[in-house]
Amino acid sequence: MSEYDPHAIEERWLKAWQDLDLRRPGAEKRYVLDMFPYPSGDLHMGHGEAFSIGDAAARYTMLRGYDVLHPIGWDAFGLPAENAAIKRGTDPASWTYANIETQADSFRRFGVSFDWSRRLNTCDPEYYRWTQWLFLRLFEKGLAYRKASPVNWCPNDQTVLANEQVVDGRCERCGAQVTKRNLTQWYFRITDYAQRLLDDMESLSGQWPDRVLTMQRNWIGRSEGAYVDFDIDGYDVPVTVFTTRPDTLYGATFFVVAADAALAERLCTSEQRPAFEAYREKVKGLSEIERQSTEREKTGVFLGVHALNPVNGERLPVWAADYVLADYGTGAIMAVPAHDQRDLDFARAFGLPVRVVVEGAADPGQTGTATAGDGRHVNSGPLDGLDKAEAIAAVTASLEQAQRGKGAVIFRLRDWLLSRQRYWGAPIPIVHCPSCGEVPVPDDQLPVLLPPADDVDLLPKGESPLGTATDWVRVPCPRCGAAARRDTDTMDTFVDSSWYYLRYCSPHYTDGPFDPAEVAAWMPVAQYVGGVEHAILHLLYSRFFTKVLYDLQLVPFNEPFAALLNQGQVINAGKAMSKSLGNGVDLGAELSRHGVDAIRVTLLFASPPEEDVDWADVSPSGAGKWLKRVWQLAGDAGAADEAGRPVDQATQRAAARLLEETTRHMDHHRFNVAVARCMELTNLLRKACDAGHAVRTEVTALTVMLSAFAPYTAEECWDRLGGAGFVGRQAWPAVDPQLLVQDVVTCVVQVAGKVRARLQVPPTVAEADLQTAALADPAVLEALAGRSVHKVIVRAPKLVNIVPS
RNA sequence: GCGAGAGUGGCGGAAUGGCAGACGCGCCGGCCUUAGGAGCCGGUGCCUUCGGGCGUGCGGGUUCGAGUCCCGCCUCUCGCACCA
Repeated sequence: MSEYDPHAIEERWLKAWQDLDLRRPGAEKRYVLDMFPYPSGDLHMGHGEAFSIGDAAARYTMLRGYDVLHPIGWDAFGLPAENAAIKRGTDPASWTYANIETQADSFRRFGVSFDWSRRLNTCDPEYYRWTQWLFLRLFEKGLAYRKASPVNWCPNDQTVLANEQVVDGRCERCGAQVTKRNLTQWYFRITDYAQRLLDDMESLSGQWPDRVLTMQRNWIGRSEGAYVDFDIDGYDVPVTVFTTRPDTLYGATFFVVAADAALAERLCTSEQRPAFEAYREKVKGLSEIERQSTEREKTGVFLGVHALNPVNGERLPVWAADYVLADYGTGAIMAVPAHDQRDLDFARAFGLPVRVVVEGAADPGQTGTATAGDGRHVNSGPLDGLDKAEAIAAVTASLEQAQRGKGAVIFRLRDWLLSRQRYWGAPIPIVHCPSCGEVPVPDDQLPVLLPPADDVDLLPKGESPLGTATDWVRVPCPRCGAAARRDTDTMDTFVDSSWYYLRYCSPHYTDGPFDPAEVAAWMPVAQYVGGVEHAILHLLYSRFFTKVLYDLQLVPFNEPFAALLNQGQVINAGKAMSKSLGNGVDLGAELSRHGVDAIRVTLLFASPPEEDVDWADVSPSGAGKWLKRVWQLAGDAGAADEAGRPVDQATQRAAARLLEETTRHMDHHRFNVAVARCMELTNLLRKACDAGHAVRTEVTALTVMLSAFAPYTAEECWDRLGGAGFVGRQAWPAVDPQLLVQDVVTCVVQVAGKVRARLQVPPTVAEADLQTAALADPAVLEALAGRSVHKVIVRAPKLVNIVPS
């Protein structure tokens, strides 16, 4: 080959790599995982970015000598397949599997170092059999249960949504405004794990991006405070509220219950009923988006009853309002307007009294600003004079003693609603029997296969399409044999993806979801790579699943992903690529134009991996130019006359330094800087080669490093250098520490912080000698201009700073 | 509003408290060429009286020394947002 032709190189090595195994059995194991793709069409630019990064990490780890697990599979159940099938009148399965093949071919072309023997698809029966099996383990533990509750409903997709799938009041997937419906649905009891999910983040700190940990922390939303029981005038049963500020109990001047809670309905007097019902209807008519608007005026209605403050017996009017949420805390609050802004807004809107019980700078009743901070308590009986912490402790103790309340911790996290009224998912393996109730399908009858799409009316109608497969639904009860019905819902795809990383460890295992020995050997994932969009969905669910499996003694670890890297997005001219904007860049077309390696290098070199890459700012041809230069260099270095050439120490040293720096940057995922160092090395070696020096050793090292970013070109270079075997099986270059020891270093001499001279000195130079030499330097004397020396800072051998008086 | 992160040349971005701007793009000049949207070489923060001066969002501080650490602002991005 006389010209660098990336496409010819790709064709050559793609074939040659067909049976290449990059595993290193016997070596220390490391699991490098990319978030698996959803098969909606071909790979796009975002995949290019994610997998360039993931593959650089995986290949680097292999070259460092580890036995690396780097698998690929598909998150293959889900709505898009079903919607596409409805639109085209085809089967979701055929659409899905066709896309998977397309993506698999593209991944191969992209040169990703996957272990193809471990491919899995979550829609394969041999996979979802175990998804169902795991569901049943949770069911047995009481961690999967059914309840009726107001749920998020997407009117467009005609299915329920988990809290995590509602973003700004809209369906995360289709953007339709979410409404509420009262439905009986399946839940996982993730709330039981709230504290552990929070606590175990300690071990992830520093290994996961801070913002992901923060998002999870916020989502779990731990609040410490107390439950307080309020008797209601004329009722026997007290109403409990949750408050984070029990110390302000003496400042309570009214009481609010959520307008849409059953409690409001129950407490309302008959005189107030017409007003209440009118208000409730008005609230129901609001969309989630309107309801969540911060700038809304406070609204509400008096219910006609009074609550009795347990600490002083005061009668507090009970109101219904929509600023109190039915599904948080107890759905009722004590209102302390002086020290809570929302309560104050409400009090001012309805002329309710404001009583200060914590001293502050100004009177909230006058200023309209509640004082929420710490301070000395007043008007608070036994709490007078105490600060916030003391008052909380005191009042909680006395409430507990009087059996009127107790210290408590509550969470914002809700249980995970997992059932979906759609076809293309794993059927919930439960049979509903008129006499036995919810009966699990016995393990040996798994999987509960989906009925063929032909037997099902896929059109969404608010009930699961599986219900229309009448023969499939009718089944004898596994327990008593009576006529019973299968559960017709399917599981949310996030259930499938909550354990796929475990399945990769033993994808063909038939005695369970995974081989415990294999999982123990590989897990936890050493490096997980994926988008930040999964910060609270997939990542929280997977952490929950892992903890459940730990409790079931199925895995010996508590956290699935030891380290996480969130890659940035690929945008175009400052905007996300989208069909509606028409600014999409086609990955396949770019690969055809510039070659796979040039695109991979472009994406890696453009910015640090967690930053976005703006395609308008990058230069694939620049990356291509560099690859061509390396290719040329490898050809020259591999030529026969190398043997007779002299070795240049300066080149060797400079190369060693660049090698060492590249390694350091790879260790910290600074792929952009690692590539830059390799470019420097290329320039250096080009010059040395042109000067007639031997460079084969250094070019070989460069080639091995290059294979982490640009595997095709590196393989071709390896060949041109006469290397045996494949470059991917070589060892990352080791640096001779001797070469890093310099015999002369440049010492910078500053006068008043400005560089005035440079001295060439031995690295072991004594401080005193260095100071003498610096003070004698003509340029230094000139800069001093006769001023005397006040102070000299010596940092041998790199720097001298002379401070004139 | 609360929380997290970020502000460095024309651009993407480098820089264990110690030479700011590595590397690349772009641009300028040169070589080569019938030609150049190829290749190679050199230059490229700003100002300059060519001595040098000024420069990392703004204002202070710590330090012999600050892009880096501390305090206060400003701007942007992301997340959360009536969560009691």
